[in-house]
Order: sequence, then C-alpha cells, then structure tokens
Amino acid sequence: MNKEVKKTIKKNVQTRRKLIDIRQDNLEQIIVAAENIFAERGYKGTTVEAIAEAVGLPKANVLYYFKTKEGLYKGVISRLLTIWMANMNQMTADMHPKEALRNYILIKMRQSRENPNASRIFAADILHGAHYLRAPLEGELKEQFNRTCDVFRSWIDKKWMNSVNPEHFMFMLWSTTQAYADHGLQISILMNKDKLDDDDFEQGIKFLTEMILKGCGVET
Amino acid sequence: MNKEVKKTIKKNVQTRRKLIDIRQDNLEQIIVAAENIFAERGYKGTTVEAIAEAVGLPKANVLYYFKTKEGLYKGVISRLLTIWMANMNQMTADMHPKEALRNYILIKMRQSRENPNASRIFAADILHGAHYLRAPLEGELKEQFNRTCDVFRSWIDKKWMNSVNPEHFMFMLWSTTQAYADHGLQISILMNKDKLDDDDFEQGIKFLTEMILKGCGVET
DNA sequence: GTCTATAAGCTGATAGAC
DNA sequence: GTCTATCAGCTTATAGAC
Repeated sequence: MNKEVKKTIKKNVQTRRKLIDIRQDNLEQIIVAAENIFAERGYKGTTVEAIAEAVGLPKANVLYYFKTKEGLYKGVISRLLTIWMANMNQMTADMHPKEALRNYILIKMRQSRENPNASRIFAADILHGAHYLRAPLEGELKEQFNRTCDVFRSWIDKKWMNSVNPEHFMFMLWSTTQAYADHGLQISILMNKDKLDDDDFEQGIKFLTEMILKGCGVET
Repeated sequence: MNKEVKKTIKKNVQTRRKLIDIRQDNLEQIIVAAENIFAERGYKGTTVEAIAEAVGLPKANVLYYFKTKEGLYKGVISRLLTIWMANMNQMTADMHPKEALRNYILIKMRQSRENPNASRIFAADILHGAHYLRAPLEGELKEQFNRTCDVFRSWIDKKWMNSVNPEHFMFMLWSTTQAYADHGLQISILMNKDKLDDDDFEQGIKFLTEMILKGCGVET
C-alpha cells in the first residue's frame, strides 16, 4: 500500500467521522427544537418551517432527516417516554409509604420543573384522543400503574396507610404534581409572576407532601 | 285598515319570527357543534368544514353567522366561561370548611362529568400559552382566586383548618377535580373502560373529599 | 338568508442542481 | 449531504347567483 492510498483512506475516514458528527449533531438539534415547539404550539400548531428556523436549517433539510412531520413527532414522543419511564420512581411494598411517597412527589415535581415539555406534550395528546399514547398506556404504563396500586393495597393491609382507593390515589399523585407543568402558566399568572421559580416548586413540594401524607393517614 | 293590509302585516310578523327562530336555532346548533369539535381536536385541528358538516350546513353558511373561525372560537370560549363562572361555588368565611369544601368538590366534579368540554378547551388554551384565557385569568378569575384564598386564611385563623398554603391548596382543588375531565381518557384506559361512568365519579368524589378534608385537618 | 364556486394563502413534501 | 424552487393539497374566507 503506497502513501497516496493510505492518505486517501485516512481522509475518507476523517470525512466520514465528520459527517457522522454533523449528522448526530443535526439530529439532536432538530429533535430538541421540535420538542420545544410541539410542547408550545401542539402538533397541528407546529410547522416544519418553524422547527427548521429554530435550528437554522432549511426545512427540506429537516425533512431529509425525518422524512415526515409525523415521524419527527413520534420520535419526540418516544424519546420523552423513554426518559419519563427511566426517571419513574418505583415504589415497592417493602418501602414505608412515608419515605416512598415523599420521594415520589419530589421526583415528579422535579420532572415538572426540569422537563415540563414531556408532561405538556403527553397532556395535549390525552386531551385530543390519546392518538400516540394509547398504545403505551394500554401496555407498559398500565402494568406499572397496576403494580403501584398493588403496592398501595399492601401498605393498606399492613395498616401503614388508610384504606383509600388505590386507583384514585394514583390519579391524585399524577394530577397534582403534573399540574405544575401543564397548568404552570395559569398558576404563575394567578400568582402575579412571569414564571414559576424554585421557591414556588419548593412550596409546592412541601404542601403536596404534607397534604397527601396526612390525607391518607401516614404519620409524618 | 283593510283586511288585506292586516293579513300582510300578520304574515310579515310570522315570517320574521320564523326567520329569527331559524337564526337562533342555527346559531345554537353551530356553537354547540363547534364546542364539541374544538374540545376534541383543538383549535388548529378543527376545520370550519367539520363544524358545518356536523350541523348539516355548507361551511359558507357557518362563516355567514360567525364571520371568522377565530370569532366562533372566541364565542365558544366566552359562552363556556360564563357558564363556568355562574356555576362556580362561592366559598365564604362564615361557612364551615367541612361543608364548603365538600360542596365545592361535588360541584367541580359534576362539572367535569357534565361539561368536560369547558375544562378541556381551557386546559388546551393554557397548555399553549393562554392566548384566550390570559385576560380573564388576569381579571375576574384572579379576583375570585384571591377572595377564595382569603377565605382559606380566615378558616386557618379560626383554627377550622390546618395552616396549609392557601394558593397551593386552591391549585390542588382545581387539578384534582379537573383531571377527571382533562385526563378522563387516560384514567378510563388505565381502568379498562371505554369511558368513566357514574360510579367512577362517585368514587372520585368520595375519595377526594376524604383525602382533602383529612389532609388539611378538617374534621369529618 | 342560502349555497356554489373560487380566490388567496399556508404547509407538507419532493425534485433536482450543486 | 445540502439547498433552492416548486408542486399538490388543504383551509379560511369571499364573491356572486339564487
């Protein structure tokens, strides 16, 4: 193998690496921009043009990477769902509800603060017929839901908490914590703020923890 | 005045009455259909054509009555807001929280059951920037919110309830009850149902009332 | 008042030069 | 891989006959 050939190969490798990097970088940028705009304006309210503009690319380029708008949307949802499930706190029967519930509320509130897009996009999908979330809801999410309800039942059996309805208890945990993402704008307007700050979330966490633990009869 | 003239006048009156009736009837039908479709598909997802089809009129006819799609949407929102505010339970300082809260939860849950469209359309608007609800939120709704928080404070002063954060307490009352409208689909999927029935709402009311009263230290 | 036809504008997607 | 130009389809809104 002579020098010229080696050089050519090396150059090709470098070029390919660079292209791969560009590709990864563009994919990442597009999906992050898309997530934000879908969360703000909803699926129908979002244009591919707007996403392209946010990334500084022509829209044909965005469609080169993702082929269709719906494909991009599905990509965003599935990415969020993965993160969502990974961060999902697993409450178990052997944990004491005092610590388990306190921790669950903390994690969910942190999620509402740090990744409100996920909660908002999910909420919009549910509101408009669960077009994209029906499948996961009927599958993995339902299993997780049922497991957690069983944990509540076992806590009730052990007299660690009052005999409250497990399903509705779960709905309450979700709706109260996710409200700080989904209805964050409403809350901030009513509290005369531009947006919710760390203090608001701290107070929310403190309030919810006390109310919910006391409500289901767990000693604090 | 001869008989012919009298007859003509009478006929004109009848005709006018009939036209007014038709007009009222059409307006009513259009706004009801629009409410349902906007709630299902969101503003951008709704076409004037779909509304017209639901009423059995050509879409030019719908636009004859409401001029623009946005005008129709505003009409729907303002109509729902009026009903919403009228049904709003006024909690007052002289009422005991036990009865006042119980009744508030009952009314809000009834609203989620009987008029989920209002809650859903409001939720979608908040989710996407409160384009149409910002004004009422900054005005009448904020006043009502502040008045109710004051009522909570006076209850706390009287030791009728624990010293919980009034603002966050209000958010909890809203999010937990409205969840049965906004996330009704999610709840029904997780409970293996097509839709929530009377029993589910009864259980929800019972659950929420117990949890919330106990949570804020009101005797039941 | 009602309805058909159509204008005007936007948006997703593609063709084709570079 | 990238970008300009453009097509095809949909949607709001209006013009104009009845």
